[in-house]
Amino acid sequence: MATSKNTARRGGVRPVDKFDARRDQLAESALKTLGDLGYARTTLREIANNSTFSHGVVHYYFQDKLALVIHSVRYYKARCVTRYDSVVADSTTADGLLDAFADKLAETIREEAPMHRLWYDLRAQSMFEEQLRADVTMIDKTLEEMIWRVVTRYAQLDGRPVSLEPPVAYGMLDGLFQQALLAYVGGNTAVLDILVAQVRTVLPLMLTPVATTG
Amino acid sequence: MATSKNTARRGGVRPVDKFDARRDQLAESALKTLGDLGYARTTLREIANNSTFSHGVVHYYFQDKLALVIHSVRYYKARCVTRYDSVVADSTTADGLLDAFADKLAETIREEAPMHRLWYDLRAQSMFEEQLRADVTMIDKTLEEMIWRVVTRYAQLDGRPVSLEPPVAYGMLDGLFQQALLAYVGGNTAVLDILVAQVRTVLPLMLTPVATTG
DNA sequence: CCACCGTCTTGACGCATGTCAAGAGATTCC
DNA sequence: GGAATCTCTTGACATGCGTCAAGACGGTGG
Repeated sequence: MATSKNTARRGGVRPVDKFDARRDQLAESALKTLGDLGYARTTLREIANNSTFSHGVVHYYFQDKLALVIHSVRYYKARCVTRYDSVVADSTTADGLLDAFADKLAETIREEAPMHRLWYDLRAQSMFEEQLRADVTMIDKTLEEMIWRVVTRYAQLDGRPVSLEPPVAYGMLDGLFQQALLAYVGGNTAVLDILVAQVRTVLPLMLTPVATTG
Repeated sequence: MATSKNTARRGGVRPVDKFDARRDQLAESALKTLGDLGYARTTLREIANNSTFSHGVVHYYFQDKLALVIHSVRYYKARCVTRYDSVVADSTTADGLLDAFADKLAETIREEAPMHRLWYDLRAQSMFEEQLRADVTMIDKTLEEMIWRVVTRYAQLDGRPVSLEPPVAYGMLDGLFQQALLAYVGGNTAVLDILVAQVRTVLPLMLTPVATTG
């Protein structure tokens, strides 16, 4: 049986590299398919079509369809977690970081829209499919931390403390991002510039206001 | 054929009331099913199970499954659009409105979580299924206006102008709401109190800051 | 060279789905 | 009261799905 081979292999002496490499390869094909069709219409045969293998191979590497999807979701996480770290590392002024971050947000929509709509699809699915929930929650937390690194660095460069909690900062930006993605997928490419302007407006609101005289 | 009868009926002399009443009745059953199972796993037979009819009746009232879903989505809109209007109408102070609005947000999660997760599911689906896009976009716009009524009334009561555009205000609050819903569905009921606190923090940030001395 | 094991393909299965045709009740109208 | 029309049920269909068994292929070790 494939299953027993799997477990035998995973505990075996040989390099697990090749076995895991195939799993990741299938995850990549699955992500492409999911990004194109969405969760509801993704089939194993279509995933296989987007790979160099036939549809039967999935059950050699995964117990069932959901196991493949979950593995794909985890694999996806590795990609997106460090997306804005260069922004944090390279910026030397608050305004510079603001611009770089806003641009990067727009860029990631432009270049990876299918992957992002998949993320929101899967996050919605996790509210119906319990087995997805743990992984989705973990990724969401990771994204929150990613955003938090940006916001705290921005605050540091600006010399003002952040006045919001990490979930609030993440939730606000995620809402704007999702709104832009929705419009962008609908054909409104001009929305990317709007997103940039929105982020430049909102991020300063997250810092404790400076004293003004009036 | 049912289709020709439909169109004949719709253009006919008789009161369309009963025909449309049945359509709405089926929409209600469809919404219940969709809220329970999600878009991906909702079947016509299951929708019929949640109604007093058999599965075949759907094709008497709708051209196909997607037409039923779309009609259900439109039907759903009528429910949620005026949800916060009483808050706007009854509040007499800025703080009172803030409290009432935040409480109402939490209450609607507590009492209609399935319907809300369905909304986010369908909004994600609309990024894959073109036929859903127009209606989803329209509803999203309506929700934005609903939020805008709250925010502008809040600003009016507080005597300060709103410093954000309607989409930004909606996007921010929607992000927080969605985050809370996700946690709530995952079993974290305490998140509702957190949401209330978050909204009380964020709404004031949307208004032009008063001058302070420091 | 042969046996073995990991890898992958092929083809089939049982099942659930959307759709629809045929007809049974129910209702309405003359 | 009977005919016509509206309404709904039943049962079937083709299709596509996840799953899995059987075996082919290819390399590796004895």
